[in-house]
Amino acid sequence: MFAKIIIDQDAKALDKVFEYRVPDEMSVQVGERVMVPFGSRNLQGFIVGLSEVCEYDESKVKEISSKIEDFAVIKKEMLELMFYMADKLHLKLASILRLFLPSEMRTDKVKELIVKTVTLAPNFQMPSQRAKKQLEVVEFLKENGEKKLSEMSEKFSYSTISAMVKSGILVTGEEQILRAPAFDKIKSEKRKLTPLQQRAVDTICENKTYLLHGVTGSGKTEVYMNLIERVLSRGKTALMLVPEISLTPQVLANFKARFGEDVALIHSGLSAGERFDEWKRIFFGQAKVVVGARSAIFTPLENLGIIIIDEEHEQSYVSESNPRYDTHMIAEFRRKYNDCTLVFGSATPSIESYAKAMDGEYTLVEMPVRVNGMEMPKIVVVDMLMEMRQGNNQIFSIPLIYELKDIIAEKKQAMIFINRRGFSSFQRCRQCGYVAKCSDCDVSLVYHRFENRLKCHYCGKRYKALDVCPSCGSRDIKQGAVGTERVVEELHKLFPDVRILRMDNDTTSKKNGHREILNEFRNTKPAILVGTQMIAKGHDFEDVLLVGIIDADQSLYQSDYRSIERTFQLITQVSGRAGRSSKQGKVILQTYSPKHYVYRYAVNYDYKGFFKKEINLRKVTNFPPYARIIRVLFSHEDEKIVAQECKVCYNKIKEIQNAYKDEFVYLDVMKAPLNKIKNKFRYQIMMRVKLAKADEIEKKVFESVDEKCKSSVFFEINPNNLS
DNA sequence: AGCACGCCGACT
DNA sequence: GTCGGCGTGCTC
Repeated sequence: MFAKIIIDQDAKALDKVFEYRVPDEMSVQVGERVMVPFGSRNLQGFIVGLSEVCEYDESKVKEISSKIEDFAVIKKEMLELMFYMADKLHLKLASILRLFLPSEMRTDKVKELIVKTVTLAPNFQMPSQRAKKQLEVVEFLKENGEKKLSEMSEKFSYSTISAMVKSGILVTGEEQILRAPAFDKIKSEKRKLTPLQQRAVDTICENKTYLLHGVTGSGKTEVYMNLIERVLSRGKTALMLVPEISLTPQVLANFKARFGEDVALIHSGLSAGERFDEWKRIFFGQAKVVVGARSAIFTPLENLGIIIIDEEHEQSYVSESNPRYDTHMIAEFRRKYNDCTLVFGSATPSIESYAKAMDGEYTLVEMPVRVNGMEMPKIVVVDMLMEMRQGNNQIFSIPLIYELKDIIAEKKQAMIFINRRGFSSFQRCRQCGYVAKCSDCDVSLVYHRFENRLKCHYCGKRYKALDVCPSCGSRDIKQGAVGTERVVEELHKLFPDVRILRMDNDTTSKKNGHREILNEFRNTKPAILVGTQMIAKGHDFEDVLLVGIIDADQSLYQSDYRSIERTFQLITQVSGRAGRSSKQGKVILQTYSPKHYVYRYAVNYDYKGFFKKEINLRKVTNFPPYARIIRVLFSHEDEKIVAQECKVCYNKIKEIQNAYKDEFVYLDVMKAPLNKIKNKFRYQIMMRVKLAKADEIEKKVFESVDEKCKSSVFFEINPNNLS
């Protein structure tokens, strides 16, 4: 018997199937992990096929040395998914397989947690009547059976226990403990569904793909929970994904309260041991509901009844580094494989998904009103140019300051959204124009006042802040665009007595950072919470009556085709934070381009109007979903090598273009917008092709990259950001 | 990826 | 003379 094996090494040259002989006395299955002799080393491999015949030179074929587990860690569905992904996304087989297992499993770093236990020996001799403590132990264990040694020594002295072990009354044993992630314990409050929610639950019942379009506050989570309950009652399992940043303690607590031991949680806050143990509970069928971030789409749940992807439009569902994949596509594969239901939910669906709903590929389900019947907050657009003309050069507009004063007087709360962390986006010398840049990356450095350092947001390198210009010695240093730190500082000046909290990557990096800030905010009134993206999602604070958006244009002018869509989504999401309980909220949106159509639609919460406008634009300009963008990014330390290799590839793609003349809308080669990151130079080829033959062309483009090229190559389809 | 093999510079 | 630099090529 011969086994087809993928070596667990992430290298281009090893990205193929190797053959090994299965020793006669060994029985193996497809999907198992084994150790194999490879060159002069012994490496881990995955069995992906078995055959009676050997297709390779039999004299060179070696034998499998040993098995790692006695069961198949890669189940059949995942194996098929691997081949599907390799074919569609041109990824290395080993790197795909790594997505399917907790990394703890490959490195062997995490040990199973074993604790010592004691129990009464079979046919033990009763201790003498004089040994009072020993008699207590016997009584206790008669009632409780086996107990952890640590628990016993809390109740009884260690010497009593060890004496009893010695005399043979007790025997020690071992028990494996599954580490469980922490969560807040709350009572499950099952709310009665509104007619709208009930209709959604009733509609979503077939084994197809639905798009649930529900405004913020329409109670989508309750719908999800009901759908999951129905699936469980039919003996099936459920997978629910949420964006990492909305995996808040409240969300986790809610699911734990509702589904108890049936839920496994997968998110980046878990320790290695917790993640490993949760994965095992899923693998062996103990957990029937998985709630997690993007990577949880690969969890080995069997007998799936439903997959739910909440906040479907979120960029975080697309992995931006290798191996790059889009969760939508994986979810669609698993839906077909399991013949189950798939739900994409959002208040602001991505243009692509809504277009699919319009075309009938997805079934559209709508929830157009909030659960509590409250109106959406009123959005006021403030023209910052006008403010400047009237002599206000501050970060905050007059209306925003006015509303903030009101909030403070009434002891309510406000959120200020600014999607940039740090103090200012750069420091520049006013005299000579010198800008502080990172030595390893082609970006300007962000000034962080709290640490008084300049930081590179790409590689994390830190530098001394500028007080004099290193180039001309001037002390006239200009600060760039405003970040969260700056906003907090200015607010302090305006409202010295009010508690102002900041929530961004820098204040939440330590464990439970999120929870601490949010809890403090919840319990402080009045208070202002300043934050980036991460305050835009899922937080339910009933006393937040005001939301300020400092720089709404920021996401608008990012020169990629999704920037307008993203701006609309962001405004809608952030606005959804205000007025969640009894009083209508207000949103102050500051912009320098108040006439842009995105604001007109956003102010009226007119998603459909916005969609029509946007999809039309995509159609006439030939952008997705009416065309496909393919980007090939090369990177290498040596600029000459990348430029050269990229050019060679470009010439080959030009030949493809010649063969498919009418299909190419655009093709060019250039330096990447960020020419250097972490000391690696970056060059790219960009093309846009019509949909009809896009698959065919894409395949040819994949093949056009020289196998032996030294640069690392990264393919992106419809990229989210072009840096 | 990582290890062996192989061909050129500076050192006891 | 040799030790060791890392370019190239191979691993079932």
